Amino acid sequence: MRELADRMKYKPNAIALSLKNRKSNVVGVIIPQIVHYFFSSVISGIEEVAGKYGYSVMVAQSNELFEKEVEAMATLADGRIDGLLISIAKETVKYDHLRQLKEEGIEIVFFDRVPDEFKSDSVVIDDFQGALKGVQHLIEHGRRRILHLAGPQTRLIGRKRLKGYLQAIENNRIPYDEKLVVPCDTFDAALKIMPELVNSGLDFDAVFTVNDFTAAGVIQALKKLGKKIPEDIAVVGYGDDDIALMIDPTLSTIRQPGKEMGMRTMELLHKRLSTVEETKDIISEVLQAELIPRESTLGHFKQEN
Amino acid sequence: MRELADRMKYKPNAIALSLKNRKSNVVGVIIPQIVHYFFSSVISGIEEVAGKYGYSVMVAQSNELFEKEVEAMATLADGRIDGLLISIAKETVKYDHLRQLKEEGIEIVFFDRVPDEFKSDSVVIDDFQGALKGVQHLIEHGRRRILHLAGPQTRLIGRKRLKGYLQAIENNRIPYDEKLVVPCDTFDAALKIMPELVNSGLDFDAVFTVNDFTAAGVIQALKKLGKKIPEDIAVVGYGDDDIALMIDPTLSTIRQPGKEMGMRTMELLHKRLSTVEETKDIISEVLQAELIPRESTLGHFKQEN
DNA sequence: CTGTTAGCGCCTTCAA
DNA sequence: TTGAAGGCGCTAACAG
Repeated sequence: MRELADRMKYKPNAIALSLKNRKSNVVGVIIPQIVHYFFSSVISGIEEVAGKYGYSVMVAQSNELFEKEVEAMATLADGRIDGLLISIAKETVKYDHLRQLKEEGIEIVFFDRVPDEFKSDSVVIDDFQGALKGVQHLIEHGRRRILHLAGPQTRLIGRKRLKGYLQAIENNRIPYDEKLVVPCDTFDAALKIMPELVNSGLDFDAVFTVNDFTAAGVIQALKKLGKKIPEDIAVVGYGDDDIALMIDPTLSTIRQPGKEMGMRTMELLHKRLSTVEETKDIISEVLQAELIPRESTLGHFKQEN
Repeated sequence: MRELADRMKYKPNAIALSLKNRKSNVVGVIIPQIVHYFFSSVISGIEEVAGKYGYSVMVAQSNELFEKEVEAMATLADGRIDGLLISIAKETVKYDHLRQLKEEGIEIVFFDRVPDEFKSDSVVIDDFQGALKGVQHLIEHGRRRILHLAGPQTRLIGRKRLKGYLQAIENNRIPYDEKLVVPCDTFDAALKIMPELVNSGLDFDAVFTVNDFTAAGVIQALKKLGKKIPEDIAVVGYGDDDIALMIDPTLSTIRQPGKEMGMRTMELLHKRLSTVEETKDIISEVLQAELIPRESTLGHFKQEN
């Protein structure tokens, strides 16, 4: 009988199985943007662990829009998925859609962007510590007037990194100058704003940015303005995107373990799904961010990364 | 009745529907690496169009390995997916797994990396023309000794780009020097190989690489060797990855419309799935690659991209 | 130990 | 017009 099955290339139909067992072995992933080194590495990690446990991964992007996030969720939640891994959109401030999903018995694990109020398992990176390390590094290299190009303060992530910045200067008894905190979080925005800041006469000897793209823009703009990096102005980015090694000078930055985050997130979900007793305790994992010093703070000769 | 349904928040179960209708409205995507600007933009395009037509997207990565590709396909092909969009792994040279899938009635559309022999709908970028444009551009800027860092010749894509290179020099009556074609297709490999080539006394005044990462490595290595770009050596990459704008000098390159490719690919699949009569004619779309000249060929002052 | 059946949730079909 | 039934493919439970 068994042989016959093999000989006829019998393959059980996953759909029928799903219907019968009330589980699909599919997990949904909703992210703001697929085209982003950090997020694609998270997916990569999710996909790897999912494969290990026999899950398939369904991906949808919200494009940072609340409405698309809700829509994507609705599509996925048609009974197709056993669990949802989600990093919420910049816009999102209401969580009814998630609440409803959980009521339907679908497990949710957040990663990176976690809602302020809605509670569920989550994996985040310690942004406060990461920012603290980055700014501390600049201070240790003699910088005192550190410009922070900050992310949107509507998001925990932007606030945590700003907090880290503030803590670092406070730890070192550097007075806080509000002119040194400027909202700016893209490559293009940095290209535009840096000449304005320099020409306005703002005095600074280092820049700490909320992500690596912004740092790349800062470096390109400053070089065009005749500044030497790091001699005149040192730069620390955030994320350790693949560009960090490719720009000149190579970028000192805070490594965010994106792939590891994806793997841990999927592991958490798997644990939830395979545990019989329902634990009410929510699990929050915090991954450590790591400082990667390179030429943009160390100069061109000292390092050998 | 209708109101009652709405009031009770009735949502049809997608799994049951799939079982009944023998279609899941799910499409599978298999790519070599998610963490890659080009591929993630393809997914992004696929996801966008899929959403428009009500499909969900299941993603798996092959990591360039034949075995993982087969495995991923097997998982997806459990009757879960109506169609498969795939860019085949570098390793893959046998296509039985795809053939079998098609026999099961699952439509396949290839994108970017198309098998040499197995025929199905596909969307590719005109690599030959793209490479031709890139090398022609170098020649027009006075270069005659153009080094080509080539991709693996086991893949159509590597061969096509090499062919474009050869055609361009032939068109311009530049003699072919086999020492000027070297296999090398990653950032790290370029960092390693460029000093060796320069120190070996190889004479060249330009480099055309098979992708942008390699070009980034070339530029970084050449700068360390004291070469001026583009004065001493001009560089053209391939792909218009986001790094192209961030490195110094900014990289002249061939733009590959990744997102558009994803969108076209999904459109093709949708057409197949929604057409009643089965057409035997296979459709091959060819997207045009575009030259984006920047500082690495034009110099630092002329351009204003 | 082998063979049959019921039911997962849905919708289309056919009967009342 | 409304309602019941059948079957998509599967397997757990049960009958033989």
